[in-house]
Amino acid sequence: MIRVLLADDHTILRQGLVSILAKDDDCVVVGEASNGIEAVEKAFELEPQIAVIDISMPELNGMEVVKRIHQKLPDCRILVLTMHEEDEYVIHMVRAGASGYLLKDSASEELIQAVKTLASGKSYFSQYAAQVLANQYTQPEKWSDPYKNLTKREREVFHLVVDGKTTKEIAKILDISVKTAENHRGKVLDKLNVANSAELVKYAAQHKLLI
Amino acid sequence: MIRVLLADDHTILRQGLVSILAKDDDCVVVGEASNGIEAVEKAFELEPQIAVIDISMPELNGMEVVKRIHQKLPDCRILVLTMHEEDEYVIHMVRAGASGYLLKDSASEELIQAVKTLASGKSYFSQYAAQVLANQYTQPEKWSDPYKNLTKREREVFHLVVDGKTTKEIAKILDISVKTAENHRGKVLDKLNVANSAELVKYAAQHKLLI
DNA sequence: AATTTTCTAGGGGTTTTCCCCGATACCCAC
DNA sequence: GTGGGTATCGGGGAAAACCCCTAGAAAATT
Repeated sequence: MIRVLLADDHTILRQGLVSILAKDDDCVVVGEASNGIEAVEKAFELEPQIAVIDISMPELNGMEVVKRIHQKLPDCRILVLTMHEEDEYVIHMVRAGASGYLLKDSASEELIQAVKTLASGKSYFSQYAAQVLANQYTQPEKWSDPYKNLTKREREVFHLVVDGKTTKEIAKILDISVKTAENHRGKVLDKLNVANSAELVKYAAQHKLLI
Repeated sequence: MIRVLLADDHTILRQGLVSILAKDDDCVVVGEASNGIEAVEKAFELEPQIAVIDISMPELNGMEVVKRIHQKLPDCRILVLTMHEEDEYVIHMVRAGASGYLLKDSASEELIQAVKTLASGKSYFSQYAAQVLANQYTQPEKWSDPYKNLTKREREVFHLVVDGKTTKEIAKILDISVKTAENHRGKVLDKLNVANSAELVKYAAQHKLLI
């Protein structure tokens, strides 16, 4: 049985979802939530396999909900339900940790299929969302603005840090003092507006600057 | 005018493609190739904006062709044409440098649309290919070996570290002591066989555990 | 019920990171 | 030339990360 949590502030729609999932023998709705905070709390409490999250909810918006659930329950697969067909939403939701993206005007069979697909470990995206993500895949912002502002030396250091090198190693490779390498990295962190090396690597990955 | 190079070993199909593109006022087929090597050579010689490459060609297979063209002519956008609906192909082709993926049974309008979309700087994927890539985007090899060996708590810490959080922040979020958080992170580094947090993030990115 | 694993937390150390500071060198405009 | 901006190079010092260890409580397995 697939344990599902439903979060949507529109009671009627939520009840509709419940009845759709209830008809399926493999799914069971273990909880419902009518706002963002409730969604997060119920998720932590019930630890469902699948969380169906509406994108626009009072108290805490969908993205925050997805982020928090994904962070604390990485094994809980999140299906985003939305009315919006906007590029930004899809990407941000996926970044936040969603594994599926479904439009509210989808057929009820599609919801069940999406839930089952997610439960099986795969992802499920509406046609439109899939298109957006596929584009994203090949359309790297390879020359992100802040990266452009790095000096030549700073870029060298940047790539070495991203490659997992320690300052000592970087200093050796570039034949400069450890202190200087440290300093360069510091400037890179500053220019890219990240707090530490880990975030720097994350930045690189998100901008496809990772080697 | 969009300058297009066509590469396909099936002469009839290739000629069909030529006539389809010829009907469009914005496109012009500047060259044709009937095998992989010829495709690469003509590409280097003609420097087309768009290269339409069949996946299975004699002499040099499609992926090699895509790789070589993309490496030497990064501005040339490559549209892969194929009969295969296989996951592996899509991903590998995109990795090799393709910006579009179209099935041979597509309508002729779709070919023209794909060519124009690529020429405009965007990507174009058939419905199926888009789905595969979208999955790839989130599809966690979450079940990658070393990651699997992490305990629940360690996974939480893992994701927080990957998100750029410091130990102090992690301790606060999980409501545990800094020492405990440190210990967890240490174990994670050890289990995933990386030396520091930066490498951990890199690991996450490479295993698609980071979005 | 017994055993193993996980989660918790601390001691005490070294190394690295990170943020402040100054010095030199270079280029470019005035 | 002379001053201003910037890139590169360093140092000092506090904070954090990292590594070695012990050890009890809770949870999961057997």
